[in-house]
Amino acid sequence: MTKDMANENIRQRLAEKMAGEITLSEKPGEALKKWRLNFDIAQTDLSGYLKVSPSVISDYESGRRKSPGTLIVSKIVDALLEIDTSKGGQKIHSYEGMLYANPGAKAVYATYEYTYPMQLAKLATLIEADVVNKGVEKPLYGFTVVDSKKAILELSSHEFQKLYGWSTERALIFTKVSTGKSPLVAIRVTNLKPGAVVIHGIRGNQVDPMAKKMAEIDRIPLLATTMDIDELVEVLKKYSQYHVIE
Amino acid sequence: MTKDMANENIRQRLAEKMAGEITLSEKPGEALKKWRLNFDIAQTDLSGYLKVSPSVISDYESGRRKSPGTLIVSKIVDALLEIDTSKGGQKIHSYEGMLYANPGAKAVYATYEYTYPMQLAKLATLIEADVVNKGVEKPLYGFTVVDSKKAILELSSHEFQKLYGWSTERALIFTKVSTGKSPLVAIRVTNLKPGAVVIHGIRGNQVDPMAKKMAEIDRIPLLATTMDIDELVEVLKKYSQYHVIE
DNA sequence: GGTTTTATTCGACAATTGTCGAAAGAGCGT
DNA sequence: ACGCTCTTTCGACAATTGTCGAATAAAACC
Repeated sequence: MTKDMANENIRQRLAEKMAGEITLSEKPGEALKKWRLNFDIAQTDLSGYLKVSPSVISDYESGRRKSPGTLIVSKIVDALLEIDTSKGGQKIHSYEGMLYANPGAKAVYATYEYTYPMQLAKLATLIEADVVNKGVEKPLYGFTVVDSKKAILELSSHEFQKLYGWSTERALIFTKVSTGKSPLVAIRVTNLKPGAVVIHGIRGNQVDPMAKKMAEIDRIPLLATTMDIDELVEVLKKYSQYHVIE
Repeated sequence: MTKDMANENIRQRLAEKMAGEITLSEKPGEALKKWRLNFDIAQTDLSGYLKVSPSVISDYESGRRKSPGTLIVSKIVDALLEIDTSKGGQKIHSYEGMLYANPGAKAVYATYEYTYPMQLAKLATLIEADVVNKGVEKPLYGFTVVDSKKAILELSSHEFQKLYGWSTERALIFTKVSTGKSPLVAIRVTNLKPGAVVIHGIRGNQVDPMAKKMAEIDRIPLLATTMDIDELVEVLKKYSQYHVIE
């Protein structure tokens, strides 16, 4: 397979992922905005490419139209990918690992993407967690629940980053931990910082001081909770539904 | 991960795949129809579930509306999955392997899905192929180009079916073959019959008589072509664009 | 503070969608 | 031939979308 064919395949799969997510979203405008920001493209550039007024893009993203047509969604998705391609395709390429990842990896319990972000305080509330380190607060676009021991034993550095799903701006939740030190070590060596780390299985005051120290240095929000893992996942999955009701 | 969570994950991923494909399609109505037929659900059942008139579904599928809104697409996708779930989820389950498949497998050169079918005669014309065996003609919803030797050496029976992408009603194109016998043998032992088999690298009169015989017995259309493989893939990928122009 | 860039709001209006319901067609079983 | 199931067509109309362009706001830069 030529390189161009491989790139075309990735682009096609990414287009489907994007279009699917936008179409299924309760707020398609927000989902459109998420992807445009992911690609680091200004509204003015996007509207210029599509030959429409800049306000057209803003109107869609702001939710003025509750049910945009498939045609405009398709046009915007294609435009984002084309603009990125014309810039060298680095954003598309950065999703390569995600598109080819095996989500059935034994280390991963659950993974979920949000189209609109969750705040750290909300996360802490939902999963009844102690905040061990506040860190630099980022919006969280998803979460991954990981079996801590399996992840560390089985995943190479390259594979470790697959835990990040579509965005590093997500909560990594490590379960079956004893003190919480190993996950922070693993994160340090991969040099990819998640939006937050949750140590599951112990309370905040049981977290190893070295773990807290590493979180402070790397400015990563660190939480600890003993909530039942299945219940935790259920609550986090329902987050998108809560958002609509609020 | 509980079984219900695993099922929920598959369903979510399938929903995205479906919604993405429909949204990106030049003819979303045809794509909607394809998925409804894949799920073996009547328009009357779907409209009943959605509490709309049966003509609503027919109007959409027939293309009366060129750019349906994301809301109706989302509703239809959710309804298809929910109706299948209430019947035991066998259609959703049947896609499990496809969702978790690793499309980067070395044996696969290219794979592509169509939302509307190609006829066998059209395929033969596009790739300048000799028809070795007519077989029972089926609409073709995609193609997979396979390195014949690698596929046979590296793929187990279980993995072999991953070549089928989203539908067995596709053309399997085997390249780097000498006589064409091995691919037909491999297909026989997996007991999954593709919509068509293409032997790439030899002309029709060079195909091993045993291969032709097996194709006749299994009633599988068998073609042979010496077209350049990259050009062949390019032509087949462009098929969706041709369809629109016609 | 001024300028530039980027984004948002909103009135307006032509075009299209979402949907109903009536009528008709096709296929199948009796 | 008749009845049933499934699908399609299409007129109609209220509701919504697609988009422009003007005005305004916010952020970034100098």
